[in-house]
Amino acid sequence: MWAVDGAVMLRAADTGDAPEAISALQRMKKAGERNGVAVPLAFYNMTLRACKRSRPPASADATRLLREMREHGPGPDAKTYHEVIAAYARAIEWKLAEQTFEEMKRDFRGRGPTWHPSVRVYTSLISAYGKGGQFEKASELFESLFASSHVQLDTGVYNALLSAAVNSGRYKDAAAVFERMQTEGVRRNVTTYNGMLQSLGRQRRIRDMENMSQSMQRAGVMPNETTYSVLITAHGNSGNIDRALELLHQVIIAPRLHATAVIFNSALGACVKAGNLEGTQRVLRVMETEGVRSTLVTYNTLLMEASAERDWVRATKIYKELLLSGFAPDTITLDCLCGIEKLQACREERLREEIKRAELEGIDLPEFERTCDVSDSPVGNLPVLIRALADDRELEEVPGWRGFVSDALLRVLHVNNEYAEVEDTFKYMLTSDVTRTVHTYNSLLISYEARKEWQKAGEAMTQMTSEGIVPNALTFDALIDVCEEMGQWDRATTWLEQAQAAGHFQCEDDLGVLDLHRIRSAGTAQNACARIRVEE
DNA sequence: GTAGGGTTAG
Repeated sequence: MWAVDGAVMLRAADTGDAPEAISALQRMKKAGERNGVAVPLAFYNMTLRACKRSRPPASADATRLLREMREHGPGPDAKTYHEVIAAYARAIEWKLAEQTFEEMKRDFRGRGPTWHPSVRVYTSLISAYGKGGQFEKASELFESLFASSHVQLDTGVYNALLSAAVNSGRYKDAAAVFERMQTEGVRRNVTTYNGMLQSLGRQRRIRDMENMSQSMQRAGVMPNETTYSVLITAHGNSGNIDRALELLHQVIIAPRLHATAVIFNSALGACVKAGNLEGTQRVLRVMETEGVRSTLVTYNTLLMEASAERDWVRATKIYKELLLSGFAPDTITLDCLCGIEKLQACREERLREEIKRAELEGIDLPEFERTCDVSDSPVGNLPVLIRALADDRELEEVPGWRGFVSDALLRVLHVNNEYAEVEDTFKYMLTSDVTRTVHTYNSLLISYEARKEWQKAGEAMTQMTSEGIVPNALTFDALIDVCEEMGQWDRATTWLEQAQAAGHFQCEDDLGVLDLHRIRSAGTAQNACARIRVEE
């Protein structure tokens, strides 16, 4: 009776297709009701596995499913909790992961003093802490496991701790974990080495990284897709585009490996950072011949290139293609659309050098100075181009397209200092019932921040919450900054407390040096640190 | 039904 939907669900769980798994579960429940049979727990867990693997992670679906299981059965088991906590880890929801872990212990307390959470659940929680940049918490949990006799520590937990260190920028700690695996006799696998390669790459220790890659293969551990993407990214970030493309070629011809979209995205990133437009086009062509589909990251990377060139026509075209491919823009998309300052500065520096060379050769290039003067309108005619998408018939088939176009327009208008237009566009969204997102409100809030309108910012936050939209770090950042700047200290503190309760803006005290890498602005950072001192 | 790992921004 479950065979057909079970197979659908299994495939959905493997590919991370949460909507597909959820609808299969719904069909199973209906069939179960007709026949008076309850859907087995295993299928609920399989659906949660799909939520965990879904991109972006379907953490809200996981929350709903867990609640449903608690209220109507089947009661969650250890596997259920593992999947839910892992889904939160992938969604960088470490606070939720921590809460759910506590709830699990409470639920299972009735099983007697001999019951202990499995090593896998601990691994997922450590991973959640790591993704949230909470190395102290990850380390504390690991050490308590190390000291206890209930669980046997395996390669997986060590790997989770190692990558927690890397994700929190604690490279010395990462190296210590790597050494400790050796002394404790824990086997190192490809994930272990990938963590170390990433750590060395982020420190720009390219030679050490290449040596580590060699010793990995000497130890009989073969590189996988992740290994290649880490290596390509590191070479791209240190400007060695030739080595990056050579590695891309290697993985394409490797018999046991498949060049994934992530690997192509790493290579594209290398080209974009180097300002190598021909390289980008070449990689895109190879990607197409290899039959690899673009992801949202691909489009975001291409947007970075177009906006660095201030080629707004191309940026608009890429944004449209992104929507036509069925992707919903994320925070990064909107940043990339309006231009990454560092990349724009690099490109202008290259142009300046070109001009210098041209002048030496007696050629005049007067039009460049004009394109560089962006003080009045930083994104030129981009608002006009994005606005034109609202009349684009091709987009009409894309679900939610009006909202996506409006979200882009809001951000672009804000960046172009067209504040009255921001407000008008937002009002239009309300009156025409265009779907709002967290991005809608973030653009509105940062534009209020720019105008120092703290009351309006507060009202926008209230309205956002009443619409059931969950604020993120950028939302709180804008609110806290504007309140602080206008001397609204109590309000700023209240927002900061709310933000921290949601798991944002946590500083860690690391050898007396505060770790502020997740905090966008100096203002927010100061505020967060002031609070920590008070708490101490 | 096998944990853990990767790409884009600030």
